[in-house]
Amino acid sequence: MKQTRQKTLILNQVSNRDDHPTVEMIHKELLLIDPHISLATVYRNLNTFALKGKIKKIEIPNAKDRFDWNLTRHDHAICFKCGKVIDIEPQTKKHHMIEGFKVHEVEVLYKGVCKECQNKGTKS
Amino acid sequence: MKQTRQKTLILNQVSNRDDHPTVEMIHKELLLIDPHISLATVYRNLNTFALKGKIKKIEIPNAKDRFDWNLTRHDHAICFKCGKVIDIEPQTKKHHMIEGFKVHEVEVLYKGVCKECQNKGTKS
DNA sequence: GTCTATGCAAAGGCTTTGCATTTGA
DNA sequence: TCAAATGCAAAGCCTTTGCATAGAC
Repeated sequence: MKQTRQKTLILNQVSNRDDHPTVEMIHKELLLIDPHISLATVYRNLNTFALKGKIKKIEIPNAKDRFDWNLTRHDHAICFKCGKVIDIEPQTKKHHMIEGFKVHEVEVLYKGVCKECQNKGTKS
Repeated sequence: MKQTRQKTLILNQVSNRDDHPTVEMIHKELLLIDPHISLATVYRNLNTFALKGKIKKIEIPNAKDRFDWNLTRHDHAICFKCGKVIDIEPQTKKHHMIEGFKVHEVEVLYKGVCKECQNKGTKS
């Protein structure tokens, strides 16, 4: 991976904010520094950083992807009204109210490989 | 809500399968019965049914929406390889292996209203 | 006879991609 | 030098929407 001005700017931007920014938010901010930085470059680099494990991509249904520099295991809460994403410590009990956040619904999604695909993998 | 042939077909289709079908899967199946049924109609009605609480819409990041007739509280697991979605009983311990499914990652998302938006709501 | 639902095609929102050009090692 | 990264615009993917027509009550 080649070091570029853009990569540095993008990684700095994510690392310096705690609000789980979207690609758009980062791009908008960087335009103030570098008026020619492309949205595609921001997308490409954030995805690359996430792949390499430098940052984490938070994928939320029906919402823009968010990015997080905090790699420790934690959950997230999203506000219906303003779309804000906040961190939730994993040990938190699943109460109706967490740190002032009123929980309407908790969604748990397990990602992995099903029985059939594991078997396929072994055979081939 | 007006009763139509299409609505009946769509609701039947969801109710009769356990594989959490996508809109596309349902539409494809219904085309065999009614070659003119429109994808937009399937989208519109599934969304309406979900809104009315007849079925549940399962929104998965970066994947097509799924629909589920099972309204009891339960979680889901999605396979990286084949995209299959299976039910996970909520009381299941978060082990690496659930019912033969190899879990790589568990994602927990709390949906609700943040502290600030609750306050806004009270004032206005 | 209304007034909602449907079908079709077009548009919308977010993200990725193709390609010519620039840039870092 | 020369592969890799960038910028721009176009395309892709899933879902929704506008509008004229058909169909339910």
